[in-house]
Amino acid sequence: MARGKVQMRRIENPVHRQVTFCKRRTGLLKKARELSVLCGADIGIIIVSGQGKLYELATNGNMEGLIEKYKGASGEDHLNGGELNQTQESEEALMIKQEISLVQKGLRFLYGDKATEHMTLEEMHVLERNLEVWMYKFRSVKMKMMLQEIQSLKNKEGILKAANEILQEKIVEQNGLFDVAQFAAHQEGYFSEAPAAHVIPNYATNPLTLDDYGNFIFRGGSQMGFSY
Amino acid sequence: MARGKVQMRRIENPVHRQVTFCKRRTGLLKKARELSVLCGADIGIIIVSGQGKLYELATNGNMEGLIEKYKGASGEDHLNGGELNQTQESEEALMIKQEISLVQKGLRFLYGDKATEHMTLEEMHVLERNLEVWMYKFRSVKMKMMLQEIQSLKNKEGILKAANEILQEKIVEQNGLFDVAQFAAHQEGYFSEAPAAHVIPNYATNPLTLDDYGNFIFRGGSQMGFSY
DNA sequence: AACTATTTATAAGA
DNA sequence: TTCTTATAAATAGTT
Repeated sequence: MARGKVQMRRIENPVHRQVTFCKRRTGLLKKARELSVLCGADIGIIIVSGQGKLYELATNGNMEGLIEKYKGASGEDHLNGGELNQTQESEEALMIKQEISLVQKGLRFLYGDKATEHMTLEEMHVLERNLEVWMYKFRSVKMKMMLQEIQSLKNKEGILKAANEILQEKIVEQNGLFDVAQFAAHQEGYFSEAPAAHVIPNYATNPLTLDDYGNFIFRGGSQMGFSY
Repeated sequence: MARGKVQMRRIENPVHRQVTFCKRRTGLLKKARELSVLCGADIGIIIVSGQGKLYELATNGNMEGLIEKYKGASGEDHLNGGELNQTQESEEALMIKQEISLVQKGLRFLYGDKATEHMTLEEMHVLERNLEVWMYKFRSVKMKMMLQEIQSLKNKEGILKAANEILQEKIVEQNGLFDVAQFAAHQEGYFSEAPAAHVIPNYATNPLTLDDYGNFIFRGGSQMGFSY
């Protein structure tokens, strides 16, 4: 598309054809990546050159998944609207689960032992995108609403009563859940406004009573001043 | 590419995004057809829009054949089953992992089946703080550094050749982590771009299989344009 | 959907 | 392949 129009027919000169193939293949994949990023689409491309060489792109890093989705959608077509819907929903939940998994893997990789923890390049590509998406998600109105709902639910009578009953069952689990504070504390250097540190009590040895709930004092509630 | 450069990040305005999706999708498919004709290549494209709608192109009219060719060629090169050490994760990675677990539990509780999923009051308190910390964290320099480190590592030779088998071993541990999707689905009202309604499967009674992961599709990343 | 001002992609040449 | 550059195409913002 330059230095002259090109006729839309097979390029006879093999050298020209090869050069054009290389250039346009690059351009096509670039366009696909752009479309994916700009519009949040999943795109898979398979190119088989005239010589039988294979090139591919899967913007989500998973061509197999795309193919499965394609086959599922094209195979069932009009048979069952309801069930197809269910399948897609399941896939979306899976997708996000996978995002979380990859982020976790990334965390292990970055903050764990890089010598024994490995990530493929493609995983890093996907993780990179995931991190961006997550950053986005967690700045969003969604997150704010979630926070508000949690704060609201905390005050509901049923929750207060249920909490105590359930507490015992959760003790083991709870013991593994704590110390975001510690993390935050370690991050102070990066922040001008670090959240206050918290020490989560060990409820395995000191179960809460209902009265404890009444005495609970929430000490943070810092407003973060998000802009939407 | 006209009337102003476009930033390579997800288009926030849903109307703009939809219009761009339509235009660029058309353009992409045109480019693919041209490449195919000019250079005698076989090209298959699968596009899944953000709303889950499927678009496809198979220049030879036979997507199935192309997929078979792809699978035949790509299936050969992964036979390695490396033994990997159980990494002792750093405290920090563990903490973040725990945070994620609790947030996920919160999501299940808030947007899943409240009758079967329970949270103690204390868990809610912790979750509340976690959410705040997360919101804070994900806007932070820390996250930016993480992103930068990943971007940097991606380019290093050792990383380029890094192993990819760890994912499989991690899957079991990932089976308990899911359902941000559920949350997102229920938040539609807050967005101008409402995803379709979802029914989230119950993974407690229907645990995910390894194959499920193969169906994973990550939809769309975006540069968020953070300001610090 | 059209219309264009601009940005991109790229054909040809080196 | 890669670079350069003139030009064709694609397309973002607007109507």
